[in-house]
Amino acid sequence: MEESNDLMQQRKEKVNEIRDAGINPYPHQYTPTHSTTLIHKEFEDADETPNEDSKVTIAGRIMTKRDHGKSSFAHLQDSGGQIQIYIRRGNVEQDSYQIYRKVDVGDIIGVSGTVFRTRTGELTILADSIELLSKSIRPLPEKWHGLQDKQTRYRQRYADLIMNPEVKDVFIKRTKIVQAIRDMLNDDNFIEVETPVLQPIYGGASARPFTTYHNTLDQPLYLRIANELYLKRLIVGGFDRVYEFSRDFRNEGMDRDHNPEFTMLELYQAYADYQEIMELTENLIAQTVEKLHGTTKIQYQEQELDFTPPWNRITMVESIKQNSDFDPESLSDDELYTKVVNAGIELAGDESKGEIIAELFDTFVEDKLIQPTFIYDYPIEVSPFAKKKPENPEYVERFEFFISGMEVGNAFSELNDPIDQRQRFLEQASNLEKGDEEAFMVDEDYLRALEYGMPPTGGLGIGIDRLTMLLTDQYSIRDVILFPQMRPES
RNA sequence: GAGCCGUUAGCUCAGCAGGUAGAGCAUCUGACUUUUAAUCAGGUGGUCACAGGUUCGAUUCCUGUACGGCUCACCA
Repeated sequence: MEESNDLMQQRKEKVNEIRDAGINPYPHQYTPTHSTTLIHKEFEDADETPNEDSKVTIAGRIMTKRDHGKSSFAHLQDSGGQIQIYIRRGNVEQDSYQIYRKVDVGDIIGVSGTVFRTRTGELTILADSIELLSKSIRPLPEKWHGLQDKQTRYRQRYADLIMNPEVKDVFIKRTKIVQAIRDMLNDDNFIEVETPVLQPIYGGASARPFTTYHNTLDQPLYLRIANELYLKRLIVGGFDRVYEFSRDFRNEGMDRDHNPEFTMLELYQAYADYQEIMELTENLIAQTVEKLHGTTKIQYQEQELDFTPPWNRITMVESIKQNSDFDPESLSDDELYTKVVNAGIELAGDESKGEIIAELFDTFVEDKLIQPTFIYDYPIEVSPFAKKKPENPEYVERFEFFISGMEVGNAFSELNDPIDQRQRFLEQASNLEKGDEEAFMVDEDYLRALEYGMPPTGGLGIGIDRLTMLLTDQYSIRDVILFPQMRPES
C-alpha cells in the first residue's frame, strides 16, 4: 500500500501548484558545465567579488536551505560533493526567484551563476537563474544526525547514499579495488571470461546451493557456488591464464562475513604451482592496498595490518602445534579422536583424520591469524580438487590466507590427474548419499575435460567482499554490499 | 537455530515505579538581502511495531509474533 503522511501530502500539493504555474516539475534534460568537484578545483583562488569569468552551470540535490527574507543560502550536492549557492532577489531572474520559493530540501535543481567567496570564506555560486529538475515528494532525514537506523540504511540504500557521503566512498573504493586487480591481471596476460551462473551440476566448493528450474529444458538448475570447474575447462581448452569476478550463491547462514550472494575472484594459471600462486597472491593484494592507500600498512578496526610481502607462511599442522597442545601427526587416528573429544570439541564420530585436523585449525588457529598469513598443506579429505603432495599423499598442495581472523582466499595446485579426480568425486558422491549436504555430485563432463589433459595449473580464489571490508575498514560485509540480503519488510 | 538488546512524529531521540505522550531538526504562517545546526514569533503533525493477556484503565507490566542489531552455533 502506498505510504503517505502530511509532509508528503504537502509536497504533492506543491507539485500541482508548480504544474499550475506552467512549470514542468520533471523536465527531461539539463546541461551542467561544472561539477562541485570541478568548481572547488577551478575556483580555489576566487575572492569576494563575483565576476563574469566565473560563470558556471551546475545540477544537484538541495541538502540545506537557509532563507533570509529576500535572500537565501542553500547547499547543493552532486556525485562529488557539495557547494553553497546564494540566491538574492534583485540578482536572480524573476521567474527563477519564484521557482526557488517553491523548492524544498531534497529537490534536484539546476543553477547558473558566478562563483565567489562569501565573507566567511566559503566558495559559493551567486545564482542568476534556477531550474527545477526533479521535485522530491518524500522528505529526507534530518540534516544534523542524518540517517542512522541500520535497517533503513540497508533497505533504502539510496537514502543512505544521499545522507552519508562516507558510505558512497566505501563503494567507490570497492570499485577501485576491483579495477586495480583487473588492471594487474590484464597486464599479466590474464584473460577475463564469463562462465555460467546457472549450472546443471554445482561444484568447486563445499556449500549448499540455491536450486531453480528451467521450464523449457524441464530440468533443475543450480545457481553457482563457484566457477572453478568451468575456468579449469578453459585451461584445458588452451586459455593459459583466465580469471572471472564471479557472483557466487550459497544457501547458508548470514552473519558479519557471509552474505548469500557474494563476489569471488577466481584465477587459473597454467604451468604454475601453489607456491607461485602464493607469490602472485601477496603481490596482487599488496599492490592493490598500495594503490588504494599509498602504503601497505593500514588500519583495520583496532588492528594495524601489514600487507608488505612476503607474508607469513606456515603449514596447517604446524599452526595447530603452535596454537594448541595437539600434535596430530604424532598420534594415531584413534588417539587423536579421543584427545579431541576429551578437549570438549564436538565431533559427529565419522570424521576422518583430515577432517579432525581441519576442525582443530578452525578451533585453535583461525581467529588468531591477524596479519596476512598463508596456511598451507591441507588434509586431502577436505580438498577434493587439489593435487597430492609428492612426498605425503595424505596432504595436498593447497593454501588459504587469513587476515584479521578471516579467511580471505583459497588456492591450490590443481588436481589434473583424471583417475585421481574421479576417485575424489566418488568420495564426495558417497558423502552426499550419507547426508552431507555440502558434498557434491560427480561432474562427468569435467572429468572428460581432464581426460583430454590439463596442464599443471595453479588456481586461486579471493573473497572480494571480505577484501573490501579490510581495505575500507568496515566491520560487516553488509557495509560493502550495496543491497545486502534482508528479510522482506512486513 | 539459541541468548541478549531494540522498534515512540518524516529524521534523531527523551519519557511513563500503569492515568492514552514530549524535545530538537524538518514542515506550515509571519518577519528578515552574506547565512552556514541562521535567528525570532506562532501553529500542524503520533494506531507509542503488531496481536493477545492482566487491570477500572496499558505506550508503560506479562506472553506471543514480525523486523532489525550484537554474540554464539551452523557455514570455507
